[in-house]
Parts: sequence; structure tokens; C-alpha cells
Amino acid sequence: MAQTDTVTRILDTAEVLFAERGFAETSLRNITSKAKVNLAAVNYHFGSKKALIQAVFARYLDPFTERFHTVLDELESEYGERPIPLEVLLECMARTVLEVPAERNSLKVFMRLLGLAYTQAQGHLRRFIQDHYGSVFTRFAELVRRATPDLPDAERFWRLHFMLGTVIFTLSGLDALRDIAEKDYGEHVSVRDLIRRLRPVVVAGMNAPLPEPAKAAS
Amino acid sequence: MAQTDTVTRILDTAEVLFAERGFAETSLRNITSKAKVNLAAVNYHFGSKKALIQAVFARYLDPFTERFHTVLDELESEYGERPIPLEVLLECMARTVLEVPAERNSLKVFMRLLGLAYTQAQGHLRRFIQDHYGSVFTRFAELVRRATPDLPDAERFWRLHFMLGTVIFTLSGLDALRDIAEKDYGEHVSVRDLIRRLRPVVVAGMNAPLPEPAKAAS
DNA sequence: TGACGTTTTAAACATCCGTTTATAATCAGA
DNA sequence: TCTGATTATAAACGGATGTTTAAAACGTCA
Repeated sequence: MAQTDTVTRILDTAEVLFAERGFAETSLRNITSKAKVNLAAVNYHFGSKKALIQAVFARYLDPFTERFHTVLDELESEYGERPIPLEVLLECMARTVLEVPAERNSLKVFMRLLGLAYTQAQGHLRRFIQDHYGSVFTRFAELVRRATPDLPDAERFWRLHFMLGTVIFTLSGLDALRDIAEKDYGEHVSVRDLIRRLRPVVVAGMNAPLPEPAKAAS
Repeated sequence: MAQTDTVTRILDTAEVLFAERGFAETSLRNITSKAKVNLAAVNYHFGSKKALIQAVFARYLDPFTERFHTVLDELESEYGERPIPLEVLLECMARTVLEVPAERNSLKVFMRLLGLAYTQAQGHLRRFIQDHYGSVFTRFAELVRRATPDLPDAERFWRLHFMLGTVIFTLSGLDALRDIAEKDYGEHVSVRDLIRRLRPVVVAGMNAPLPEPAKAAS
């Protein structure tokens, strides 16, 4: 099965290089030479560089969304009509994020890719992710809405993205930060450590008091 | 003074294009044609594309750090030996961030650039920023340390970066998010609105309860 | 005016990019 | 073993990139 071998070798190499340098800064020749594969193989198997980028994401996001939907199903049948507490929802998401890429020790890569999807231009990527995986985010957001009934809709929208920023930014820039932390505090930090540290901060942020109204307070 | 004119026209155009598309995705020909300047002018005035990128950052960060140092001086002389409250420190930083690029209506650009500095590869940029502007961050971190004496050093280190992630991620991806928010909640959101919303979340995150210890809790 | 340092300009440079082509190798089914 | 489709490979394509060169234009001061 030389075909599958070539395809996965391309994907394995591409995801690492993309995560390290970004999409535009990683050439097909970088990928194919490191993967020991012919240059034309990418266009043969994937069609284009854009399609390769999307395939790299799909390999993470397909199992993630499937698993996340399953776990949410279980939670919903367990709680019935009662709202699922915010802590449970966050815990459940964290667990899923941890489990999916675990087999390849690539959580760091996964997070970095998510960060790139947000920050790199690549309009096609945003559209691809929105179209293929928007529904699972919508479902999660709706459950968060029920868990935080006192939060105005707009406020919750923004806080969800604040928290997304906290997590993605931290985990995607992890390598650089870890070096500093290790040097300054002599403490080795695993991704699981970081998630343990993140949880109370995220929960406190979501439950923070509402900001003072825009124009009031003379 | 045609020289100054050319230099600033290059910088003005470059910062907008960099913020929109990133560094690698913006070619010198993009910049020079939009700025109505000869292609070779960039290499003549700045030496290289890397140097141009650094010059774009220096134009924001030089006045920012100068002003921030001044404001911190004032705060320290006002509080003497007493620690400056966290809210005051954050408020002071937010005000400085808002004031510096205000004259050019370019806060959005500034934030987006900061986000790029973190997420794009560009090792030279990280080194440049670290070398030239690391000291002001160190000073701020020390003041935060005195404001949160109960926080373990490592915990505070990570929380500072969590908060940095929240702010930079949100403000740098602001355009996309603002479109969604406007469509879904019919609410126009200014950068000042967002900072108003950010403050309670950031404060609550910094003051969140400590995470449970790593291996305890049978 | 004339000479000189600075700035602008057009053109070329070498290099890299993503993609395509045409040919060779490989493999399964008859 | 021959056939036909699938996969691998080397080479080339057209175009874009950052940078350099050498000549022109400009401004300034004697």
C-alpha cells in the first residue's frame, strides 16, 4: 500500500512544518523533500496546496467533531432538560481536545494549527472550517447559553471568544513560553499542566461581573 | 522633503498591508505600487524587507514604551512603597495602548501587528522586539507581582500570558468577529467597547482561585 | 553655473514558487 | 503473462519574489 504511505507521509510532514512556520512560509518543496516524496505527489494526491492545507485540518477536525458530538449527546441525555453546568461543558471540551490528537503526541501541533487558522490570511481555510465544522461550535455555544442564562447574549458571545483566545494563543505559542517558564521557574510544564491552570481562569472569566454600561457613570 | 515623504508613505502602506495579510503574503511590489513609490526605494531606505518590518513595529513601540514608562513613573511616585492595585495597572496599560496610536486611527492595525508578531514565524521580529522592548514588559510584570502577592510566581507568569492572549487574540482578529457580532446581535462594537468588556474578564481571570495541585486529589 | 551628495528610477538578477507534462514504474485482475 | 489502471518520478513551465545595479534626476551650496 505505497499510496497510503505517501499520502500520510505528506500529511505528517506538512502538519509539522505548517505548525512551525505557517502556510505561506512552507513550500511544497520543503514538505516533499523532508517527507522523501516526489514534488509532484502533492498535486497528484491532493490537487493543490490549498487542498493539502484543508486535508491537514480535516485529519484533526473530523475525529474531533465526531467525538465531541458523541460526548455532548451523552451529556444531554444525562441532564435532560436541566442546563449542563459551565464547568462540565468546559471540562468535556478540554477532555475531547486532549484525547483526539493524543495518539500522535501532537496536541501542540493541533493547537498551533488552530491558531494559524485564525491568524493567517488563508480565506479559503476559514471558509472551509466554517462550512465543515461550524455546526459543532454552534451546538456548543447554545449549551453554554443555557449554562449562563444571566449573561446577555452579546456579552457571552464576546467572552466565549475571549476564552478561545486565551486557550489558542497560549497553547499555540507554547514552545516559546515554555522555554521562558522553564528557565525562570525551573518548572517543566506539560500541556495537561497548562490546561489545569487554564480551567479556573476561564471559569472565572466567564463568570466575571458585567462591565459598567457604556455611557453611564457620570 | 521628498525623502521623508517616501519613507513615511512606505511605512504607512506597509503597516496596513502587513496587518491585512501578514508579512510573507505582502510583497514589496504590493507595498511600493500602492504607495506609488519605486520598488527599489524600500531597499534603499530600509535595507531589506526584514528591516522594513522592524521599522513598522518601531514606529508604534518606541512611543508606546516611552509613554508607558512615564505613566509607570507617575504611578510609582504616587503610591510610594505601597503596591499599585492590579486594576490600576491594567487600566493604565489599557489607556496607554489606546492613546499611542490614536492619532492615526490605527489601534486596530497596531493590535493586529502585535498578534502577527506572536503568531507569524519571523524569528528576527521576535528577537528584535525582545531586545528592544523586553525591559518595559519586565518592569510591568514586576509591578503586577507586587499587586498580586498571593499568587505563586509561576502561576502569575502563566496568567499574565493568558490575559495577553485574550487581549491580542481578540483585538487582532477583531474585524472578523465584529462582522459576526454585528450580524447576530445588531450591535456595533468599537475597540473601546471591547476594552470595557475585557476589563472585568481579565481582572477576574487574574484573581481566579488557584488550580488544584497537579497530582493530589485522589 | 557647476559640482557633489542624496534620492529616484528602470531594468536586470538569481532564486524560489505552485503547477503541469510526459514518461517510467508498479500492481492487480484476467 | 499480458493488460490496464494507478502511482511515482524527473523535468520543465510561467510567474512572482527580494535584491542589486547603473544611470538619471534632484537639491544644495560654492
